Amino acid sequence: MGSPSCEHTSCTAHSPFYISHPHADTKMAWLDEAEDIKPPRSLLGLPELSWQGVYRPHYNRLAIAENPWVLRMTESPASAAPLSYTPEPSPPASSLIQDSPTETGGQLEECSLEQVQTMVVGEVLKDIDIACKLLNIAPDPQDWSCVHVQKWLLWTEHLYRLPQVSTMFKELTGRDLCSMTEADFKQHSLQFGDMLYAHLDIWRSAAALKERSPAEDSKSAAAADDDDSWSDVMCNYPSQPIHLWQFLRELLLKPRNYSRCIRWLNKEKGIFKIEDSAHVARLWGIRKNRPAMNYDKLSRSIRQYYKKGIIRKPDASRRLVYQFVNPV
DNA sequence: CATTAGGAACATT
DNA sequence: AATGTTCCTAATG
Repeated sequence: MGSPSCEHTSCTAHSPFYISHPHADTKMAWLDEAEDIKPPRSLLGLPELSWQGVYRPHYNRLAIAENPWVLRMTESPASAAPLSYTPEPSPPASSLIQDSPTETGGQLEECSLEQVQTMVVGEVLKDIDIACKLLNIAPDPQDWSCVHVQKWLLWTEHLYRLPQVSTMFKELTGRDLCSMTEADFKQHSLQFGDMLYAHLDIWRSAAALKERSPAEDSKSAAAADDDDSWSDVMCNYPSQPIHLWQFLRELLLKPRNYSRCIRWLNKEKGIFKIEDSAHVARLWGIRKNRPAMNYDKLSRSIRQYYKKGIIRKPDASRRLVYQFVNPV
């Protein structure tokens, strides 16, 4: 078992960006794969016990490599080739794209270069977005504190399987980092400075892109009719502890996205039905960073609400049907 | 068989 | 102290 090493090392030569790698989509794919799997503990391919030993909900130093969620998020080829960056004052987007990625043949010929480019850029932005939420940092490197920089470095180490580079960039803010040249980076780390510089440049370009066209967040959510608009599941980062009943309401209020797993039977009375208990439990587990969450445990939490008068069983008790005591 | 119901111990905020 | 999580036993359909 061990490390999910990637056998697609060959594509690094063709696709300079890790996001165009065939495995780039595993961050979503695991959710889809798990669709058919009943017990959530097998969702991660980890026995529950080994998980408990590893799980650290709050680490001072991000133990990313130990966090199965993260591991499945954005895998990159071990030999992730640094993007051959050419410093030119062209629009930032162009530094994200320079070669059409050799994706799954066929349909690619039909796509225009621009389509491919926007696709790739979209993937990059998505990845950055996810990283931001996981690390709880701003997308724009300029806004980073020293702590944020360290987090980002640790994340990048993980992405590219680098041996602790972060120690060589002590006490630097995001602003410091951005003002450094490629040569400066090389000075800090002879081997990986260029890679870090290139990766940072992607983030900077993405931040610059975002500034140009803000409020572009719903693009992919609208395109994919799949029920995985991540902002609902991954918290928008300040996120104080959310209550289960709030979470369920959130899902219920977005039937477009979640009606396949939870829906109102009678919205006025607050009666709802969980159509896919495993799926709802999985979403809840993602939100709370509880990979071992399942319906058995989720329902236990719902049952705690009986006493508190938040949720109850409706008068005619039915399987997987609950009722908010005070619907709004 | 999945679901329901709660007791109990534990963890996190 | 409040709110969940984990685990468990027993009952239900």
